[in-house]
Amino acid sequence: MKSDGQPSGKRQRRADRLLEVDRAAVLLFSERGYAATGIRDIGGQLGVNSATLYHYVGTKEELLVRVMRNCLQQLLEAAERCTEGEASPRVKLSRIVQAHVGLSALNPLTARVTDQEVRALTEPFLSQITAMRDSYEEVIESVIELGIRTDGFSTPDARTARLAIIAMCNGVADWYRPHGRLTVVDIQVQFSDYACRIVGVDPVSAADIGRNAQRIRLHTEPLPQDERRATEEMS
Amino acid sequence: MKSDGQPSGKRQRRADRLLEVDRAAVLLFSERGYAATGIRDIGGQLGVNSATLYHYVGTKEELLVRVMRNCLQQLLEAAERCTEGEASPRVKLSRIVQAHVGLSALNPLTARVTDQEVRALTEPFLSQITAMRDSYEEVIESVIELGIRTDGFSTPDARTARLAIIAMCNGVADWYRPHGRLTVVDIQVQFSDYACRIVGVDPVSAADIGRNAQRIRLHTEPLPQDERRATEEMS
Amino acid sequence: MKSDGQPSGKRQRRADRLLEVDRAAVLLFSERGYAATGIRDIGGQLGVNSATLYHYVGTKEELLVRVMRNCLQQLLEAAERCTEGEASPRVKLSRIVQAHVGLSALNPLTARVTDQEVRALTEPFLSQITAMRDSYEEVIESVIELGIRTDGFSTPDARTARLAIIAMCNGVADWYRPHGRLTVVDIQVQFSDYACRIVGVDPVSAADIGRNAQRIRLHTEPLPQDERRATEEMS
Amino acid sequence: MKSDGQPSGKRQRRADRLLEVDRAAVLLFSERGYAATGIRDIGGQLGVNSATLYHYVGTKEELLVRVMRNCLQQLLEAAERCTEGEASPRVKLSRIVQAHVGLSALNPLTARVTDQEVRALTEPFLSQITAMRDSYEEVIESVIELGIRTDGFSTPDARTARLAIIAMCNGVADWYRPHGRLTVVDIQVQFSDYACRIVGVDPVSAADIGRNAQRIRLHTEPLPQDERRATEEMS
DNA sequence: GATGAATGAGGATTCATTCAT
DNA sequence: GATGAATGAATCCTCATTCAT
Repeated sequence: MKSDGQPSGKRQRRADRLLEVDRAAVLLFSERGYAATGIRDIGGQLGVNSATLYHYVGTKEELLVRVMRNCLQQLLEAAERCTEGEASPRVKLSRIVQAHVGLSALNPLTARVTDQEVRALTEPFLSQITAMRDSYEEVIESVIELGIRTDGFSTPDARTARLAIIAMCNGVADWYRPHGRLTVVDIQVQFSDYACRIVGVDPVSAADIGRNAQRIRLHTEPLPQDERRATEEMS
Repeated sequence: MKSDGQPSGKRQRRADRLLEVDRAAVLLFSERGYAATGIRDIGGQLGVNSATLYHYVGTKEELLVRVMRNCLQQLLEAAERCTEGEASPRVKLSRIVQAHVGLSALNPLTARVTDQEVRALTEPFLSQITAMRDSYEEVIESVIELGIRTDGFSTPDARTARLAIIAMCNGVADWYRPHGRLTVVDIQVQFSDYACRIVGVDPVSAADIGRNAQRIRLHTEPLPQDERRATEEMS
Repeated sequence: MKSDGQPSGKRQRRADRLLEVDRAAVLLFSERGYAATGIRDIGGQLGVNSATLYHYVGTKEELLVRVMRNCLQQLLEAAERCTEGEASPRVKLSRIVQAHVGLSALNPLTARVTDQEVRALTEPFLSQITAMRDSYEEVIESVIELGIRTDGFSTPDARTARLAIIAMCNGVADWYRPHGRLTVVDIQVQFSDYACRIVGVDPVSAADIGRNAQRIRLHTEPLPQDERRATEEMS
Repeated sequence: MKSDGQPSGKRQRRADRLLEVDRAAVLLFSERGYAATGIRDIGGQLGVNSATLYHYVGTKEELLVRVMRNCLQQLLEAAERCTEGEASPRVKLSRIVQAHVGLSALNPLTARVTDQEVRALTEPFLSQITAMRDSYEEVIESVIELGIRTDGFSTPDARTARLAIIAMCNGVADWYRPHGRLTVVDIQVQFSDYACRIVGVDPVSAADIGRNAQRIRLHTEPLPQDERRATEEMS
């Protein structure tokens, strides 16, 4: 047992540093875009020489891929958790939308990067990430199709419904800011209602959805701007 | 009247050339992103030396700005046309959505660039474009608020409804491709229905909307890929 | 007919510049080695920004390859000219050695780079250059083998004889400097004598060799150091 | 006596480690060239962090210098042993060539590095190494000059003869590989014959040369490739 | 109109080396 | 002894832009 009295143990130094790199990258990628962000900018954000980043991460693209992969992984797993069990399609859809919106609202920068920088990828990463995206979207479309057949969904087209709903959810990352007028839960509820309306069914009551609406916190998400300075000044 | 005897008439003038530049830029900006597109790439696309572009357009940023300004201008004017007169809020909303979706579907590349490259702008352009965006969004929000007060709209929040609807409409540019399963009109109808559902009212019949659903063709939109080669081979 | 009175015509500006780039590269590659020579160094040598070089040449490796290819091409063609006709093997060998030594002495820097920087090449260039080298060496070995069978060559091993002779010839580029004690012809004669002795036959008289001993001037060879300054100062 | 129970005793000390570093460096320097070899590559070859190398050796250049100095030292001493006593110039020359060829064939990688990387040196090392090279070459030239005056050597020029012979000998390192068609002794005999022929005297019988043709093994020479894996797998 | 030449600044990445642990 | 972290300088190459022709 490491019994040194130092409050912040030494063991996780490297892992911590890696996370800081991820967060700095996400912050800048989301603000300026991947292509417009220099590796030097990321170093500068961390107060570190750009060469140092190469101790922690391979190339700039690998940095992006790691961020995206983690985000999509969480999204996928959440969607799968939402569709497990015997709930009705409308409950499943509501849960998925709540999870998606929750992730987008709690991790807006990571979500935006993941959504908008796919075009920056080259093979073989492009295929990997695209496959994950497709899996996720397939889950949603399946739910909608099942709802059409068995749960009274009335939409002329499962595919456009899926596209509309996903676009709407992804959009949250473009405007949600913490400490705003609405809480994350407010938005989760409203958007799951919108989704139900789009497919032509009555919204599901919060009770039916249950506490499946996990609050997914991605470790790649930078601190909100107001907490950032505060934390820095503490150290 | 220019009566020179040169076999290949000199009719193709500055304005035409300028449009070609815009289209080439939009094509590449939409595929790779503004930051990842080189001025040489645009020249290459046109079969022209990159220095030549500077005869038609100022800087790379001005090129982007012109594209965006034109797109937003058209969108704004369309929205204003849609809200003129005494139609009900639900009709107005339907018309706006149809116009927006139509523009996004008929000009997906221009629309995507306009929507996603705002972050590449620097002052004073950023303020100009942002102001136009805000004006447009304000139009929609006003309609929703009016609908809530006078037309039975039932949404807990006019702002999130507006954000959801706009995100949904913008999303069309990310996936619509001509000659697909659905026509532009199909999508216009479906999405205006979705919008009505989001605000909790019954969809409006096509007859009530009228032929306001203009087909806006932006001159900055490159030809769809299949027509591109065909045209090139003709010359 | 271009009848402008300017002594240095304008037509060959670009080609001239390209040659200057080649020469500057050869000069530095031969002094410091390819890997230790920066693209900036080459630009500096020409009094030009390093980016300018990329107007004339692709990558640094292509620059090297062009130099090598030209040198080996000339060497190969010379060897083929030397072996044409019905001359005896010993005359052919003498001619080849004279040509090789002449090329090495007149173009020592280019020859050294061509001989010593093969390891810097990557595919597909490595294969191309290696194939040319092998062709050339094969020509010599064939001559020796023929001499053994028909012309009284007495060497225990054609291959080591070939290797010894080629190493000896290449070595000239390492020490020959113009304006030295010996003329190029002196060295050509001496080394063709050495080659004959190595394969155990009497040297061939100059008359028998004929004026096949061409003076190959490669355009990639920088001016000798003493002429370099003089020329620069003239401009 | 170190009586710790560890199976692999701690005998492998600083000196051994230093030799391993030298060998790894020679291996890579000879393959890629000094400038193209990274200090990290050398560490990697040894399975060791690059920083560790700095415990054993100063800078990268000092590593190169140590290799060269040792090689030239051995060559010089061998040449001096070959010229001691009262033997005739032709015997002395034969012995030197045999020694040189033997060293080049038994230590091709070290020999090549020593021969070809002089240009990478900076002062004061450049002067030191150059002086050693010059001493060695002077020994050979002296023998040739003496041979001309007293032993029937017939060459038009002692200097070019020396240069031809040395180039020929150094060349061995570029092509000799163990387990080939010819043994080291074969090559030693052939090349000493070639050297005699170059200076225009009959080859000396092996008996006259005696067993002076030492087999010099340099400790900086990496194991031949086939033995390398075998040894590694044993550990 | 059009272009090749030119360039300073900057792109991502690797370098040899130092140092605290 | 050994190493991961760190860095300034350097690597090759591309950038948007200007200008003389």
